[in-house]
Amino acid sequence: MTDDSPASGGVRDALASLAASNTVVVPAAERVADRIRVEVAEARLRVGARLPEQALGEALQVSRNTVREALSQLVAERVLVRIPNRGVFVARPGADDIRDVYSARLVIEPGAVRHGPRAADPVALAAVRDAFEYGRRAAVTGDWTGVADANQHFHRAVVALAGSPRLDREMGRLLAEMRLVFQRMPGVREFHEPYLARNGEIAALLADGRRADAADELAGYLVTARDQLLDAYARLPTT
Amino acid sequence: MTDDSPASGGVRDALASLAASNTVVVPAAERVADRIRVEVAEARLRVGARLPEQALGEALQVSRNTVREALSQLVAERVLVRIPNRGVFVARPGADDIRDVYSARLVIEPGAVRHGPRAADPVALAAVRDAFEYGRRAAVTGDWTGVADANQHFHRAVVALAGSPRLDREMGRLLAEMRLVFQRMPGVREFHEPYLARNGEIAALLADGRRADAADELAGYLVTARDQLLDAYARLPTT
DNA sequence: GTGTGAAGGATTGTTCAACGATCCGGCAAT
DNA sequence: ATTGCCGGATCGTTGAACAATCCTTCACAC
Repeated sequence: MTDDSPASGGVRDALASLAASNTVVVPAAERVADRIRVEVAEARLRVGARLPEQALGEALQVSRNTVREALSQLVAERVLVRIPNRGVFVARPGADDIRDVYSARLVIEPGAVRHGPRAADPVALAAVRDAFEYGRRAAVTGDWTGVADANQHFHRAVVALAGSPRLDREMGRLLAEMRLVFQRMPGVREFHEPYLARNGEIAALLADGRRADAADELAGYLVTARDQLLDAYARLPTT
Repeated sequence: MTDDSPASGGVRDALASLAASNTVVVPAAERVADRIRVEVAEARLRVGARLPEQALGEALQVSRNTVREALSQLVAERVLVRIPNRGVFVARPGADDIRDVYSARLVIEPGAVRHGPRAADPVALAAVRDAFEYGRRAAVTGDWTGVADANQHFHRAVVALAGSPRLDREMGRLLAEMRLVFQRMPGVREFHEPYLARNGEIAALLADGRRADAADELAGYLVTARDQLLDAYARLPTT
């Protein structure tokens, strides 16, 4: 410590704050990736759509190399799929992908409930309950998009009980794939509706501290949803 | 179906096989990424080392753009860290990273044991036991690098009980970070040795079908290892 | 009519060269 | 010892170029 002025603590805090906020400029490739991610999430880029590099570069006023970097990143996130010498497309998850995603969720979500250090943290539990309440309100107003969003928030909040940013990111990737699955599904409305009650029950069990019961209920929930999705997928036009 | 020949099944299989094997050429960027990944894993590229784009391009006979794409991918995998306008470096995990990685492992590994559909699959269980046995044999010959490798295989095999390639990949990323942590740790030998016995106990519990007990043992194992690592990290030179 | 095969065009994979922006190190001046 | 300035190196990004590959179209033969 070479600092001995009376206000040294304040100075150090100010310096730390500046050091943390010096990432003012966002790289171009990342901006492009974020933009495409949103377009896919909001279903403006439909499943299976092709993304030509040159057209994207002109549309976003950015070089083809930069576009390429952004696309590679999204391919790594499984949002897009690259077919060599053919281009990149919005991923089209198949039955195998659904099985895999739910296998992962069956490990992560009940695991977060059971072993999460924040599973007793009031603010983390409040986030779970809030997501459920938001979905309930959206349901009564017939806002089925809102119900779907709330459901994603619910599961995100459940994983947040683990208190691990890395796990949060992975869950975000899995939920992004789920959005692609739902794009191909007819009748998202009646799909999400019956799960609202179970979300509420899980939130209640968590509030009561009955973590093992909540984990079991969550696991059963996921198995049911997976099987229903696979069933609906099987009777989809085979394109 | 426009195919009605008697041997249509065989033809379809042959076509599927060909379609699966038509990825003969590996993109240059991916090859570079694989190469760097190995160099880091084998500690030829030490923690904190810098990777200049131009030098890498010349060394690997590849363009700087290609190098850049590979580096971006490795940054996304948290093997490398990019500091804007300064370059990319081999990641230097801190105490926060250790806590986060273990939070994620505490969810994934016991979760895979508890909810994994392959936790009763003989070949998956054999893989767990084999990893333990391999480590035991390495220990008696004093091959501590082999012990460390076997330990990674053990935990990888545990996660494989979930039967999810996506989860396997994520576990691979977490274990890659663990290798970086161990690079900075003195005395990896005596670190891994006491955990061999617990690996054996977990394998035995799994073989007996006592999955809940195995999960609990595994969770305790991870908490102990994490605390020991954090303790050792705290008394490390603060560079 | 169906299948074969040969141009033609479009897109990707990869490279190269260039320029401004930014950061680091050293050196002089205060 | 601190400040200010300069040069060198590297990064971020662009633009253009070329071969390789794929799709489409079309003509042609059976």
